[in-house]
Amino acid sequence: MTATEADRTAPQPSLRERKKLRTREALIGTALDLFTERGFEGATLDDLCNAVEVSKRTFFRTFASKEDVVMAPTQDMWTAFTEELETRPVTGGGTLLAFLQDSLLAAVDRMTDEAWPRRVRLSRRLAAKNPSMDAHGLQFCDHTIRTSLATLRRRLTIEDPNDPRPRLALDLLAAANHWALERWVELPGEPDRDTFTAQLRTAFAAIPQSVTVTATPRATG
Amino acid sequence: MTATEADRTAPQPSLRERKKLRTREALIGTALDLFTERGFEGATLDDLCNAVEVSKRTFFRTFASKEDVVMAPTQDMWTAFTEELETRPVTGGGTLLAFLQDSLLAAVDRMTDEAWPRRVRLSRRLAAKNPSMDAHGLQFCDHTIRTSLATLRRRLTIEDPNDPRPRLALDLLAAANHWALERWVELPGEPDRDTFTAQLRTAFAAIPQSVTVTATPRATG
DNA sequence: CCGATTGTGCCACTCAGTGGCAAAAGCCTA
DNA sequence: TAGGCTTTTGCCACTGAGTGGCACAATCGG
Repeated sequence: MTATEADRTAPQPSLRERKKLRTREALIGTALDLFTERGFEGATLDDLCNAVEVSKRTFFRTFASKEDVVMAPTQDMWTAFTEELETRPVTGGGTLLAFLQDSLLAAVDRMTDEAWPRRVRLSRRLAAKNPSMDAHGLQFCDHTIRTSLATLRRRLTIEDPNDPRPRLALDLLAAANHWALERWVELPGEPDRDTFTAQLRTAFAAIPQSVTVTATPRATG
Repeated sequence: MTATEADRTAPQPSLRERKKLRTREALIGTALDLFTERGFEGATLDDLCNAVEVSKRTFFRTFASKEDVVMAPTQDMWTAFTEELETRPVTGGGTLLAFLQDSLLAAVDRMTDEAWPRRVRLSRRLAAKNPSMDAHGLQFCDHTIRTSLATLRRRLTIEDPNDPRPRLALDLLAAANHWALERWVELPGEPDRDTFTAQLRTAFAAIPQSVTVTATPRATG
């Protein structure tokens, strides 16, 4: 997971591919700045396309919707997570939840782009203020969970296909991630990736207790 | 929770209110039928408005979006849930999760409209096929969780406002609900509300184990 | 350097969603 | 039950997201 990691994934095949990637990056970066400055509703897609000097048609060949550009950073992480789930060796004996947690931490470790932390924070802040963006992010997360569930069913021994436990474990992971992300985004300054994984570990540690905490009424014996 | 319950909530004040409610109901019912028949994208809002004989402007005074009509049945349940959380007496000693589960079961018990089960099932089936609808539903669910968290902080003794456990517990509840809903919708025939609560109880029972299940690789010792 | 392939720009179009204003319907009082 | 007052509705025009089609330009492969 050092700088050499980038080299291994770097061999971009054709010039075409590289150009495509470059406009994609430009669109994400400019979109985050533009929407942060003028608000998600305050800037139109035409504005964005003008800024990047790309036609609207091209935009929609790269992203599915206006929300999609902004959510790209988080979605990249979820995509890395599903890849980890696919490839990670399963050491029997451990809990399912631990396996999922390790996979997520590994996925975060793969977000080596130095712009990633800042982008995620801009993205989450925008989502917090804009329901349609938030909805889009939640939908992608849910979709990832379903894909992951299929992977688990394939790689692990799960007798009953209707067993709720794997699904619940995945949702717990997503919940922990959401909480960690929210805490991390609220931190002052420019917290880095390690600070995020620290938040993640805190959330993971709290999971077992979340089932057993007792409910104590406020100002009563 | 018998038939007399409806009587107590019935005293509809003015004719205005009743008319409003009636168009709302008509919109929901017609929308579900129309979209089920022709697909969510296959029928436009104008089609719906024509069918109900209402102007598009009036539609948007009743619902926030095209997705919103279809999601109304599930959202009614979540709304009832937040009301339960507000009013239910908190008996100390029990777990937080148990309190949440009881509140959700009580909320389902309040869905006395005989059309509710069918509508929920049509609604969920549409959502399963349409990302934007699904996203809208998830967003509403997430919003409910945040509201509920605020309620818990007000009614219960929670020292640390950043304690992840209440949030995780709420997410677990939502996860159990999603699983139960999905199972229930897939059942053949016309399952009733009690069948749904049965699924809910199954999901609730599986929660503690979801943290502890072990991961066993597929075809290996 | 040339043909095949693939990405891009432009144009016109559909449809969701909004703002404003005038007409109508429901409400309230005498 | 007629009157004025308030709320709701309908209509119209408008913005902006997203799509389909086609011609053009850039890239690739030899």
